[in-house]
Amino acid sequence: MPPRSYVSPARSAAAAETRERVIEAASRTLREGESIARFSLDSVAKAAGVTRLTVYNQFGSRRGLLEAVFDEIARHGGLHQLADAMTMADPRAALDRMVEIFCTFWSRDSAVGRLHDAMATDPEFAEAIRERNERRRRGLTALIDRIADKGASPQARKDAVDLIFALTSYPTFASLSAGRSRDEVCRVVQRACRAALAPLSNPSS
Amino acid sequence: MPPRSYVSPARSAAAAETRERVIEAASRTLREGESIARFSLDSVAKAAGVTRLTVYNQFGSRRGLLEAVFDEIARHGGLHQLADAMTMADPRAALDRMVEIFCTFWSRDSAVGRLHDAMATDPEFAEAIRERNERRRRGLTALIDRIADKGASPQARKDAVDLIFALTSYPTFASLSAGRSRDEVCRVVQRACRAALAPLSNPSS
DNA sequence: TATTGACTATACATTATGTATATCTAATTT
DNA sequence: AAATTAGATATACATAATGTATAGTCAATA
Repeated sequence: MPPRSYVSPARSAAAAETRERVIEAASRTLREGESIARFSLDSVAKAAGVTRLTVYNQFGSRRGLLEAVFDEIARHGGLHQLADAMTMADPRAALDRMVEIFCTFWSRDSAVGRLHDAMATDPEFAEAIRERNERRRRGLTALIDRIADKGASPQARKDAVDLIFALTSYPTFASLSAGRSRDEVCRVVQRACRAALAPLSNPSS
Repeated sequence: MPPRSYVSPARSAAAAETRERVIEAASRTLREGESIARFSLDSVAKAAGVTRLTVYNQFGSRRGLLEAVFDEIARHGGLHQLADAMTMADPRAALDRMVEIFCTFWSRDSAVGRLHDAMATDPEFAEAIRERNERRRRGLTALIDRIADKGASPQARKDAVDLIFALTSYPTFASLSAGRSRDEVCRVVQRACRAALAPLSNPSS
């Protein structure tokens, strides 16, 4: 006799709600905690009012929970505005806008800093975050191709992409954030990114 | 009766030797290991042919060992050349040289990458490494003051210092190292640092 | 009314860091 | 030569974290 199975609206809704509650508790714990070292599934479970095993049941592992938190932050981080930015007529203005969007993203929820810390101890989590960052690199590549002169070498384009990728990364943002507001950091990064475009302009044109 | 104590040349020499052996084993373990998560005092002790307690006896804690490894790498990393670089007549050439020295430093021993990873999980270790990096910022500040025009604002100087500080940091080096040789990374960073000096030049002069 | 899905309770295995105590051995001191 | 001392070892223990296993609870569903 095959086991009869069913989908339960009320059940899955309740499960989704606890899932949200755990993610919320996790990001709160990340925000308030001193370091990622203090981030334990035990504390998260307690903060969410569930058992540690419920966390495993929902996310499979510590890594799964961290990825879910990152995805939640990304969902509410304003990255959807990138689509509009990329279609701007002036690619240099689009780059400025892209920097602005990412500065806002990195500063919106301080839990992202802790998530980047988690990359250090969990290579697979690091890879997952890197994959999510590759979208930034692809957008950047398209933008650079629009900005670069015909004569600009592939190497010069690659250099510009990778340099701006590094400039718009979280570590750079965090480094410049000491003693600066989000907008001030944004302006500094924008200037540096514009300067990184110089080698793409053919002096003969 | 007060306990008589003495210093033993043979003893302290042997202790220093085991200390060196443990540091060597630790940096080797960091280099060869997949991630900092796998770095345990147990494995280091085994690799060094001593007991885990000997490691505690010599370094006090995991953090102490990591700091000792960093200091050992710094001693052999060529940072002493900074003194010569800073006294160069042309401050822009000095900056180029400084970038070169740090690119060499970051690339010399891949254990430095793992040590930076360790900063994520141990705030006090992170602080210790940051203090060691402040020397770079101070040198940079002095250099920028020599390069900047009289009219350059303090804010513009600070921006240049912090931006170049970020550009010469390990995370930037690591990010640009994907698919690039040390020298190639060096050239990219040098260009970016030179570009960061532009706002310091008074256009009226 | 029987079954199923999400969560709970409890227990266990494993791995790390860090501390405590007693012991061993070779280098020094008296 | 004998006592002592510094460094290393052996063994044990406390604590905390991840992850797995097994059985039980309870409301939603068939």
